[in-house]
Amino acid sequence: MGNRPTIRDVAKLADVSIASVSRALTRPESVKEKTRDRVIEAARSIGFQLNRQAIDFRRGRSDALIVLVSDIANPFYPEFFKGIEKEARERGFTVLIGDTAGGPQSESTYVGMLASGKADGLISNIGRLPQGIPSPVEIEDSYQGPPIVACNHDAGAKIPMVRIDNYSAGKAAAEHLLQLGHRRFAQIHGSLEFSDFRARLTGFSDTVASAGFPIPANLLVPGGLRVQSGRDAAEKLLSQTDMPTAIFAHNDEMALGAIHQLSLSGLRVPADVSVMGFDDLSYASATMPTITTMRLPREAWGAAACKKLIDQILGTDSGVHDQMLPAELIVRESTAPHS
Amino acid sequence: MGNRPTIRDVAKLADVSIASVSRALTRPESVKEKTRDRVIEAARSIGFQLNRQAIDFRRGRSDALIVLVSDIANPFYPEFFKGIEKEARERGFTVLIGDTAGGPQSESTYVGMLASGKADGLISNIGRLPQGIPSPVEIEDSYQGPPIVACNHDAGAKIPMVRIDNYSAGKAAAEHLLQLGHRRFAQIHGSLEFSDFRARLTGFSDTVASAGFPIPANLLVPGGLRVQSGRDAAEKLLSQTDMPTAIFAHNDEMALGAIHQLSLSGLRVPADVSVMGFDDLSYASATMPTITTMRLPREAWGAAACKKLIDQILGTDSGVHDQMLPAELIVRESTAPHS
DNA sequence: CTGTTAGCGCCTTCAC
DNA sequence: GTGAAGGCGCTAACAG
Repeated sequence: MGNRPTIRDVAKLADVSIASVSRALTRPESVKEKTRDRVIEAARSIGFQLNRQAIDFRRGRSDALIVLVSDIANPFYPEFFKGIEKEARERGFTVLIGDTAGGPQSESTYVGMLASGKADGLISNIGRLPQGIPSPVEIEDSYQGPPIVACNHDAGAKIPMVRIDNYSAGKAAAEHLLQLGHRRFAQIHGSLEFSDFRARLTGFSDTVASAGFPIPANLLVPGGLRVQSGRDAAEKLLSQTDMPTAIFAHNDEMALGAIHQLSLSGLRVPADVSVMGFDDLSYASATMPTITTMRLPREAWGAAACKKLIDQILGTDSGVHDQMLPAELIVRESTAPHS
Repeated sequence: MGNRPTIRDVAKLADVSIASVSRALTRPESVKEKTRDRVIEAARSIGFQLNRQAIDFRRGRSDALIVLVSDIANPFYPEFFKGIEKEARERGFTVLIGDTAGGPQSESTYVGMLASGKADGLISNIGRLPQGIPSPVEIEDSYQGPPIVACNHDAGAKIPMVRIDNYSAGKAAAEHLLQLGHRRFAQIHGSLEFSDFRARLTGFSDTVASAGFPIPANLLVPGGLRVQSGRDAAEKLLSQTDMPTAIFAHNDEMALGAIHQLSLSGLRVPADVSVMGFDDLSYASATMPTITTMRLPREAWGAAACKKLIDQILGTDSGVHDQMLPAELIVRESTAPHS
């Protein structure tokens, strides 16, 4: 009854073979005009549409991509996804959300989709290879499994990467603060399970250390990337005897939280202490004070990763296997010369 | 060669029929233990995995959902998606991103996926039915097409809805400001193409009007939901002769932008003018001043919509066809009594 | 240019 | 409890 019409119904109605229907609908130029018109008219009249599942099944492709992220609730992601979705849509691909906040088993779920054909490739932004993928690092030659592009993995893995140059970004942040005359630094850093935060941390630490101002261990405080962790971290710093004059937070959320907490405690930002963020989220330009930060090309990043992945899938991959995108220093009001 | 093993390979290896392999792998209890073990061992040894594409094709289902949003870059979305993704994953579904910022043709793209079987259902958060869906409003009885759940559509459509009670939310915002003694109001509103902003606008306007303080047309200024539009709108308000003492912005981004612009112009918030936002994004509790806003249960909203959609698909839909979720007034520092 | 035919990988009757 | 066979909707040979 309510069954969808199939190619056979159209063929019958247009009085041609099913092959001609297929041709008329997928490669119109390969068919005589009159046939084509008949087919198209017949298809329209019964509301026929090619069955993508059947097509994909036969092609052995799904034209779908999985994007693995560690926590999609992070306000960092919308623009990253936008870049991916746009590139994907333009090239006829579809984007599946893979949030691994549900634990390692959700990783396997998504990797399983790759292996089982639900998706053709995967963009990983979870800092390492997901559970279930045989580690390509251990492979001598090149990676053989399903197409993967890594966005924030360690160098060395033999899979294509499109990354942010976090080490340089950390360095740039440090240089900015050094230039302002700061000498006592702290970092509120993201989880060091992720290589991007490790690089950010090291880039900053290395730079201030080689300027002669290493950061004592008690001024490196980990945070959970949320506003509240920024507050908590600031609290912790406040209780130290050697309060820093400049704080580098690994994202804007924590920077904002820190600024908030410092203000509540009677310290003025930037007069008493400078605070830097990372990401350049929308609000960083509108808070009071506005937040000095490292801007990430989030949308371009997503688009580049997506492009690389699709190129992999299509076998048209062009060039650089480890692409590095720069972060840009945006100087605003939350940092000031150390008086 | 590198071809994936099929069920036939396993059958041959385990020396059973393909039917038994299928049974052993999908309903283990329907097969003798010894057979099962042989099959499983054989499958493992050659790295066999059932082909989801084939299964889905045969079942005529994809276990995929599309989420249509008007602009995924809106920081409002991450938590909404989180709710959807979680619910979907737990029930074995997959979530496709559908960003319609690419124009109406991208809508048709995604609707086409529904019709062609790439996805089983659709959650629409674009304020109206997407291009390509026959309008169910015009249908006498009930909607017949593919399962859809609407998140911010007008009432009256004969499809299931899980909405925010925007009228009441607008009303609550108005009451809060009236209670503080304000009498001259302005709104920075979202595009009135979307029924949620219309409801928000009307709820607020109706309430202040029936209290005897209608809003003149020049104090209703539209905004594009971004921080910058908040600034622009504030600028516009500043140039009016009858500056309001209280501004209701339809989201936190614009509220923040407005606050920023007002401050730049030498007005103090809330001393000179109160500003309210909407959404309760992460930063609303940490800016200075912190932002009074209407909190939306974004994650629960997504989860509820997703649940309803899956219930539709599975034919197990339970109850309410038009579910309303409340917004909650969060009073913070950006609103104060009118002096 | 068009029609016929043989599968793609799997599940599900239907026999045995 | 198990095997054989048909077919889901489509496309890609291969003939005509």
